[in-house]
Amino acid sequence: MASHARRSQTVKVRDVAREAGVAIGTVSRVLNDHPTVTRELRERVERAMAHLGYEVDVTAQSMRAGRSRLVACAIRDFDIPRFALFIKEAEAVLREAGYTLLLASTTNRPDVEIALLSAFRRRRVDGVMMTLTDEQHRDVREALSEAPMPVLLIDRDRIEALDRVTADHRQGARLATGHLLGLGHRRIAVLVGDTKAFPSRSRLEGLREAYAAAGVVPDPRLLRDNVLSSEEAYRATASLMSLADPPTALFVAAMDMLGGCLRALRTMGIAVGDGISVVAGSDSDLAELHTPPITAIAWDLAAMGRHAATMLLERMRGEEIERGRGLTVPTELIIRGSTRPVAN
Amino acid sequence: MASHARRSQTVKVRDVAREAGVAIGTVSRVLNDHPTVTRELRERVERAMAHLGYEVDVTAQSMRAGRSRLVACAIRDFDIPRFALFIKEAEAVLREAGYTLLLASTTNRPDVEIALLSAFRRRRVDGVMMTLTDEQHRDVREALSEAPMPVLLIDRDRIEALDRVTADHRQGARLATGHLLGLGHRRIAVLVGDTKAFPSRSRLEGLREAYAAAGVVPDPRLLRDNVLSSEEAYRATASLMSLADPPTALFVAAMDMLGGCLRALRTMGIAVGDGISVVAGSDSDLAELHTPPITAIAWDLAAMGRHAATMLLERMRGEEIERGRGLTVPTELIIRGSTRPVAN
DNA sequence: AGTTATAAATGAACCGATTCATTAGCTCCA
DNA sequence: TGGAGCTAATGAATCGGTTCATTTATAACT
Repeated sequence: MASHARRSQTVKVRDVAREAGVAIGTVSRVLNDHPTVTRELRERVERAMAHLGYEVDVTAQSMRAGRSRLVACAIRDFDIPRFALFIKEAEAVLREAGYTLLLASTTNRPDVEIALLSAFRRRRVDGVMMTLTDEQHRDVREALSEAPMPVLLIDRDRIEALDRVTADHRQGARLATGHLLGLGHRRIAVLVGDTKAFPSRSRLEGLREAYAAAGVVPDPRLLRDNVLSSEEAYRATASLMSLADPPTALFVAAMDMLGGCLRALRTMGIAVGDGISVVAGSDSDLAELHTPPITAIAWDLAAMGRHAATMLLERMRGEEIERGRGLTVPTELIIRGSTRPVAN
Repeated sequence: MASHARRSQTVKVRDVAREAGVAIGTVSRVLNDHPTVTRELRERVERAMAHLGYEVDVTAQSMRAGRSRLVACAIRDFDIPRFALFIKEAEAVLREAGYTLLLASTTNRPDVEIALLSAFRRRRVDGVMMTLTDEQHRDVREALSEAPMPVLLIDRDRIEALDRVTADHRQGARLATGHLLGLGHRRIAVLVGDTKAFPSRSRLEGLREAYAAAGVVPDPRLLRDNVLSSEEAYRATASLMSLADPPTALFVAAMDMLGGCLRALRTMGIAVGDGISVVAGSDSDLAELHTPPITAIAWDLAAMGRHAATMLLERMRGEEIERGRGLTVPTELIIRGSTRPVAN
């Protein structure tokens, strides 16, 4: 059967060197595209490699060279709609540059984030892109500052001199809130996610700015924060709509809670558009194809992924670039049928 | 600045050994829970490790031990709705067992699949779970048979003696088709994905079985296969609905094409339920919350991910288990408002 | 021709763990 | 008391590459 014998007679640089009649170091230089190797010798070595079916052992390379050609990405959860676009594009850019993507989920727990950073260090990961549950968490910040490899923050606040890519959630929330206020809504319910993290905080800022600009004072009882899952969104929506004086509009200001809200509205027999105006904090097939289609904040997650990977690669190359660069992708409001002028 | 110095004074087994006053080999045995080490010494070594802040270098471990504690997962595309559930659960199981997940997308190209297998080999990846674009592809099959580590197929046909986890797409398609036929539909349009791969083939089988059971002969012009993206689904739907004798039902028999179909129907002003009955090949928020809600085939992707990881772990442990195990998760049909008796 | 400068190739040492043949230390018993 | 039988600890060799000080070959110049 010989099931999974590995050790046995795999071809090594030594064998290639012997076959090509050159020194081991020369084979290595060919592998690494060193300039000081003549074309003739390079070809002879390459022929020997092809002939013997040589495959370089990345582990051994990492061992000596100190770099693993691994880049890690750690986010709260994989199944956030459209976030896959970020990962997909980042992976493509990284693969193009010869790196492999390592994926992990933090499940929104700082201790897991710390453990992951340590695991990445032990693996000699060359670069990390990640979200954080709580930018202020002391131990996480300490772990970040002790990380021997560059770390890029995904949609998080500035920390020390780390690079970051973000979406302009403040702008998005301001547009969305302004739109609802413009339609005459005054009782606007808002669901936001974890306020310990940048996106929710920015959205709240945008919200306040829009209120201030309109000279309207929001009702704090209509704000539900730290809503983290579709299930919690369901419960929050149900409780909001059961208030004696229920909201006329609902702003679902997070990436993955729209389903829960719509389910609650449906259960309660409240019609989107007619009974309540709804804005989604991120666009999706669901928002677009709902009846009526749902007004949503949109931004280019694929571009974010590309930029994140590109910036991280630059940093990993150790180029002389200023530290703590930030890149923000703009957000826009796509107005659809779910938002209408307030009744009467 | 000392930006990312790594080399400098990291703690090694050597240092721990000196600090604890033991041999290097003893430190290694403590690290690996070897039974032949006294409690007293173990504690002394552990104290030294804690004191020095020692972290084992996984690369060096892989170098010598031959295993990397990496498991790779390669699928067509990350942004298939709900597929994230598979990955999420698999990663959780693997992490629990001390493995790290490596992620890559094949973009549905056999040459990429072959390149990935080679990359995994070079990294000494301990196990692989993947889909295949074309189970019959000669070079891919050769690459699979030459893989030195166990490979588990995700939702693919039996190949050699590889383990596999699948969903019972045949059953799902049979239920869906039977349901439509039972409602009186005779002109049922079907969109399936890549027929070179197991899921589409099984769905077509289930389809044929349902037709045969009902004694009905399908119109081959209503079948569109190798529809791979939302955009192609849009075009296929538009073309089908433009036929002189358009279908009365549409079975979207794939994981990620529902959005495209619904977009086409909306553009053409065709009402789901009234104008055409629709069945989705996989369930989603979109299917559930659409108006009307869309009848869908559902199965437990999270369970699939768990099983895949568990089976692969067993195989990696080299346990004496029969080769070529297969696990199939059942599918069910969730009947909703989008499927109605055929008009007149 | 002789000297120097330059370019190309060599191969031993090294990266940081694990492994295993060997040694040290004990216990037990004739 | 001495030897057999064990268990626990030791540390040199090893994994498969890369690196760099050194050697060798070639070109350039006086």
